[in-house]
Amino acid sequence: MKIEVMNANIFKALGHPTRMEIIKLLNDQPLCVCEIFDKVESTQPNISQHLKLLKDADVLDSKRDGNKIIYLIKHDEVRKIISLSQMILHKEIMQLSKGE
Amino acid sequence: MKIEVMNANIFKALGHPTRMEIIKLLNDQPLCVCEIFDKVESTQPNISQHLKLLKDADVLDSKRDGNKIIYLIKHDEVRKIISLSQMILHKEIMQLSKGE
DNA sequence: TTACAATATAAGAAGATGCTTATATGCTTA
DNA sequence: TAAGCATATAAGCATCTTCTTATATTGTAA
Repeated sequence: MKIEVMNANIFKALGHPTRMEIIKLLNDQPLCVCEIFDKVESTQPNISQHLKLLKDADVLDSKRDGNKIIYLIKHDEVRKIISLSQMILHKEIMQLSKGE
Repeated sequence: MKIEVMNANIFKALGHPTRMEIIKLLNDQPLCVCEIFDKVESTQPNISQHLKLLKDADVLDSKRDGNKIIYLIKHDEVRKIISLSQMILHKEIMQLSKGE
């Protein structure tokens, strides 16, 4: 697979509001699906599908704990990426508020 | 607009092979559309559409120079984000080659 | 081993995205 | 101001995503 495609896949996975919300939850600590489901407003199958997509893109990893599945951020680089995108938003919002 | 949506929008813009290719070209230096068009295998309107999308997502900026339009990376954070995603890929490829 | 709890998968409808072809806009220079 | 180059926009089709509802899987504990 071409490197641009692999690169784009990671960002494609990050590029959805629900998935972004999930990642921000997992930024602090690993959580099982039921805990994510509690905090994110959506259906269980939908969350499960988003989690699978994030895992396939190597953004998240998962491990079993009894009959629960714990999801976690796979690479610390993901945290840095999110934090950088927040910086961009911050800068943009600053510009907007300067009436530009 | 919710912060997750704004965040996701940036990544949505990055999440396409052609757009990734464009960003990597612009990582080194600003280029006009015709130069991008020369290097990326696609049609002129298609490139133009991708550029518009990247600009709307605040990933790129543009300025006019005569009858050419020069595109450039708007925030240096974008460069860092790309480089972090390369690191993730690198780690993943290392793991794969260890036969895991 | 049956029942339940947690999670995953399947299938299909609705909407979003991406590409192509055709056309429009906006500089520049004669 | 007419012609030509560079870029953008429009419209429509094809494809991909996302969500919903229904069902399957897997582990645990009675």
